[in-house]
Amino acid sequence: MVNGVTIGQAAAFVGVTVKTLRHYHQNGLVAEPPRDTSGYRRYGSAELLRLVQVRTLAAAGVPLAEIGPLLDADGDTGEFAAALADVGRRLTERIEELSARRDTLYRLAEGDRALLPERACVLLDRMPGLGFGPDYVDAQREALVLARAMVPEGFDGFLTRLEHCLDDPGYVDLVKRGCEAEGWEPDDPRIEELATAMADHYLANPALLGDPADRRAWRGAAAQYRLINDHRGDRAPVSARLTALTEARLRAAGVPAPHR
Amino acid sequence: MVNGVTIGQAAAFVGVTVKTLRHYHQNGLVAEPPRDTSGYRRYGSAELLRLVQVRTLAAAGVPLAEIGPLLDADGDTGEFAAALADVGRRLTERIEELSARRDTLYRLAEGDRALLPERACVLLDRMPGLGFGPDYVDAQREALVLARAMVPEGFDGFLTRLEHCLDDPGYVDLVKRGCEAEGWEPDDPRIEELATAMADHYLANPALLGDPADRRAWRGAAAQYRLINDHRGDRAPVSARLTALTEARLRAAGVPAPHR
DNA sequence: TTGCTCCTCACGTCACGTGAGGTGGC
DNA sequence: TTGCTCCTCACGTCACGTGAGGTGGC
Repeated sequence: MVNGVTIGQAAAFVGVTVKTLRHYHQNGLVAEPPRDTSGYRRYGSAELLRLVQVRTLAAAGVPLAEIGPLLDADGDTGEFAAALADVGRRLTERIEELSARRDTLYRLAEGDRALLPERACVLLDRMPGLGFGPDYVDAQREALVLARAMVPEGFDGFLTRLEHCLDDPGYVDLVKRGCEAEGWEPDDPRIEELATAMADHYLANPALLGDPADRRAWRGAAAQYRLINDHRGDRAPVSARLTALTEARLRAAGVPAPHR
Repeated sequence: MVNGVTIGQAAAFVGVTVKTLRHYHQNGLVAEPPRDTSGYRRYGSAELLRLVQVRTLAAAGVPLAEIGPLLDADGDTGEFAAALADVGRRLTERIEELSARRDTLYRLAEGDRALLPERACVLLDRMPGLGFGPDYVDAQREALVLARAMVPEGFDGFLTRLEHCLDDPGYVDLVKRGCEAEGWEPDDPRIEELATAMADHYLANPALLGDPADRRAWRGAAAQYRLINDHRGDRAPVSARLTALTEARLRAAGVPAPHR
């Protein structure tokens, strides 16, 4: 006897709750349909069409406040189609972003691997095999994470430099001696000796200093660079001194190293 | 001199706003990091790890209130992995749902085709070629939309029946005569004649009545069925009478048709 | 009659955003 | 010094959800 479906059927039809439909009526996004003798809303196909349109756009992430104007520009077919295409593009973006999120989600199970790109994880994985202790590897991991947070654009260059370093057995030996140095007295003469050896090695193998362009990027962020290298300074004052001496020797040789 | 990155760098690192991070601190989801001498928060890699975990889960759609307990169950690796897998599943579902939404989005440009599945649109598209007028096709479209909203489970059977009907030239002719009948006087004797012819045709071609199982589904929704068939009753009382007469003849022949 | 759906109105919630009013760092 | 980032506190917002208190339909 009455024309149309109830609010519950309409809600199920478009896949939302009854409350959601009433919300759409309240803010005027969907006009109130006619009522039956009991005061119940009765939705015909015209109302259902509007609901499907609204729901499709809302589910695509369009704010409710924009949906009304967008649908009312329906007559202006060109504008409407363009708006639809735009919504579709943003939806595709969101889908791709969610897919990326799903990938990192599964990396969460592997602890802090989610913090760094695979390329950096591979580097850290190589270190124990080269004879670096767990403490050193942990410190490097922390430095990598902070470096990425502070200078994202410089991070790839940072990794490239590190890869060159690990590929150079002579350099690896020097760094490991630097680790041992943490146990030495601060005025041990071997510290200056080691610093000289490291500076010489850098000068003989400039690739270890990184790409000049990357160095320039890092120079703009000298404070951050210092921060990272001094990060364990409180735990190992000898390391800090060793780094300072090495950089002084590099500057003396004309290589622009960050001032400290 | 100070350990760690600022809130702005941390926010950029995990891809959110500064306000979002402060929000996470406020509700205790992420512990407050140490402050520097200026009272600024300083994030180390441990805090960044927590932020990445929280953000990945939040972006995957996990409510903030559930993220804390979930991450704290990290030690219990089995439970944690299971929870992660569950989140991953729901994320996959959401991605698939968004893809489906994108498909209907593009159908919005084609008007009310978004209201019905392709199979129903194909049916409606065939009707003008069979000689049905635009008014009749519009009424059928409305009936299909309402039927789908009211009895979703019965809709496929409804379409199957309609397909059989359109494939039967004799039936199509009878229905078209029924359309013409709308112009007749309500007591025109040809109405009874036509009703008899339709009932005979149904009895000779039971497939036109639809699958018995579907008919049973529809019988549970007799009121809705009546509603749809009477839908244009106010505009075409002759059609309503024709339908009533035809169904009375079917019942007389032992075919269970809905009572009206 | 019982349970289900519908009605309105007011307030709650979730995940932030906005804005005021102020300090610190290059 | 200027502009940028940081701080707290309070209130706003978006898209609904919850719950009270009540009526209608099979």
